[in-house]
This record gives sequence, C-alpha cells and structure tokens, in this order.
Amino acid sequence: MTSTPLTFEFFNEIGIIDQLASTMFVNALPAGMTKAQFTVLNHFVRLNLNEKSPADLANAFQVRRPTMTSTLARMQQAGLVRIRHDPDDGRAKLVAITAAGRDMRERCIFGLADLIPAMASIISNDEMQALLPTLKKLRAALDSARD
Amino acid sequence: MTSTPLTFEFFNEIGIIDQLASTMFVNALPAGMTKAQFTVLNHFVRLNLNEKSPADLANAFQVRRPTMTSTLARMQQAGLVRIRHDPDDGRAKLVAITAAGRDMRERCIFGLADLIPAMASIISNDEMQALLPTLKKLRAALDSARD
DNA sequence: TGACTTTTGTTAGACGCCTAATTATGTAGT
DNA sequence: ACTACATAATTAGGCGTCTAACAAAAGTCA
Repeated sequence: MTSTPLTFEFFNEIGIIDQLASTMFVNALPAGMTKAQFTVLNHFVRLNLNEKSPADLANAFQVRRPTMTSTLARMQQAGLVRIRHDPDDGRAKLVAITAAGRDMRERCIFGLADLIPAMASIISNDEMQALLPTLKKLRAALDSARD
Repeated sequence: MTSTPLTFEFFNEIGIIDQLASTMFVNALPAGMTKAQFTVLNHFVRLNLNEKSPADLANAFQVRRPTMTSTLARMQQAGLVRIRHDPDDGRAKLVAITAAGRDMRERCIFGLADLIPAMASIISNDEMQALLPTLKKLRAALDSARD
C-alpha cells in the first residue's frame, strides 16, 4: 500500500496492540485499579525503593510531570502512597509506598497471573523474545529523541 | 529479572513506545489535529469510502462505540465530517468526509512527511518489516480475544 | 549580593479511551 | 401480534496523557 508507508503501518499496529492489551490488563486488576497506578506500586516493590521524587518517577515511566502529579494524587487519596516535602529541597517532594500499597500490588499480581496463560495462546514466548531486543532499542531511541 | 515475566516486559515496551511515538506523531500534525481524527480522515481517503456508520468506524479502529461518538462529534464540530441519519435504519447514522476533511488530511500527510526521515534514524525499514508480521498477527488475536 | 536560568511541582484545559446505563429501533420466535 | 433479545448511538463519569502557563526554590555567575 503505497499510501500507507511502512512507518505508519508499524506504529499503527503498535498503538492498537497497546490499546487492546492495556484494556485486558486493567480488566484483570482489582476494581478501580489502573495500569499507571499499578506500575508505580510495582516499581517501588521490584526495586525495593524507599522514597522517590515525583520527577524521578515521571522520568522512570517516560511520562510528563503533570501526569505523575495527577496519578500520585489519586494514589495518595486511595492510601497507596505517602507523600511528604523533601526536607533538603523546598521545591521537591518524596513519595513512598504504604503497607496498603504493597498489599494492593500483591492483589494485582494475583489477578494478573491469570493473564499470562491467556496471553500465551495469543503470542508465544519465542515470538516475544524475538521482538524484544528491537523494541527495547526502539524505546530507548524514542526516549532520547524527546526534547 | 525473574519478577518481571516476559509478557509484562513485552507489553510494557509496547506501551511506552506507543506513548512516545504518538506524542511525536501528534506534534507533527497541524495545530489542534489529533491522531484519532487523522486516522478517521485517512481511512475515508485511503479506502475511498463514501459513508460509513459510527459502529463500522469504531470497529475498524478497534475502539468502543462511545469513543467514536465523541471523536466524531469533535470532527463534525470542526467541519471535517458530515453526519446524517441512515434512511434505512432508524438507529444508525452515516458519516462522510467533507472537502475540509480531505484538505486537512492532505495537510496532515504533509506535516507527517518530515517524520519519516526522523524515524528512519531510529528504526530501520528492515527492522520494522521483520516485526510487522508478528505484530499484525498479535493485533488480530487480541482483537478477537475481546468480548 | 543580585540578576538570570533551571528545576520542581501544580493548575487549567483538552483529548482519547474505557465501562455502565439509557433510549430508540430492529429482528426473531412463538 | 407480542414479547424477548440484539444492535446503534448516546450520556455520564472516570483515568491517563499531553501542552501551556505559573509559583516557588535552587543553582550559577559576575
């Protein structure tokens, strides 16, 4: 299709896959839980972090600062994270996961477990493994292309 | 990382790539234009369509009906599409692209042209070509997995 | 010290996407 | 015909993401 350059077709597929997979993902989570919020919780647990600034978190997820502000506000409201002023920097804040946050993360992992076999019938490990290196490279390149 | 199963890592990369690429994409479009709206316009032109129902369009883009309703409402407001009741089905509507819509689509294509070389330095045609078959298969599988 | 620049976080406004529920219209089956 | 189910579109409400603009604090440097 000359009128659909490869580049557009490629990113169009990526976009639709993300949309569909994200919806399945969220539906496997406890009610009210979202992908963005789970990602934050998981980040704290996986990397065993104590406190991180919103800016650091935004950076870690390749998301803008205002996006992180609003996600964190909801998470704080839900008791999933604790936020305090950084005593060493009047501008900054420090975010930490709470016990309720860890608990919620556990329940998310539990719900998501069912998703793995479902996905296995849709795409094989070999296929994912084959694509992953290029995807990681692409992600890194796009990230550094951001101003 | 044992704690990040391949499946999650895979879809996480996809998600971030989509996010970053979409932002670049939208920034290359005329002011106020969005990816979703461009996609609709492009669909009409590429497939040389006359009229399509909102439901058909939603289906074509793997998007829910209410999503399409709101996108079309904005496009109609902007004069990019014309919407009328389907004379043969009291429930349905029929959407058509307007001259202004075609014009806008042209201007989008023009703006996007600059993106292709930029992307070329980020991922090669060969790499995209190599991934595309699996991505298309994955997209189709995820789509049919939807209820 | 003082002026300029950078960084952090927030607010405001817009979009796209979703789910749940509603209304109107069609279709099927008895 | 009537009833029951299915389909089209919408409304309402919520989340995540973005850009633009702003306030406050920190850093830089003459």
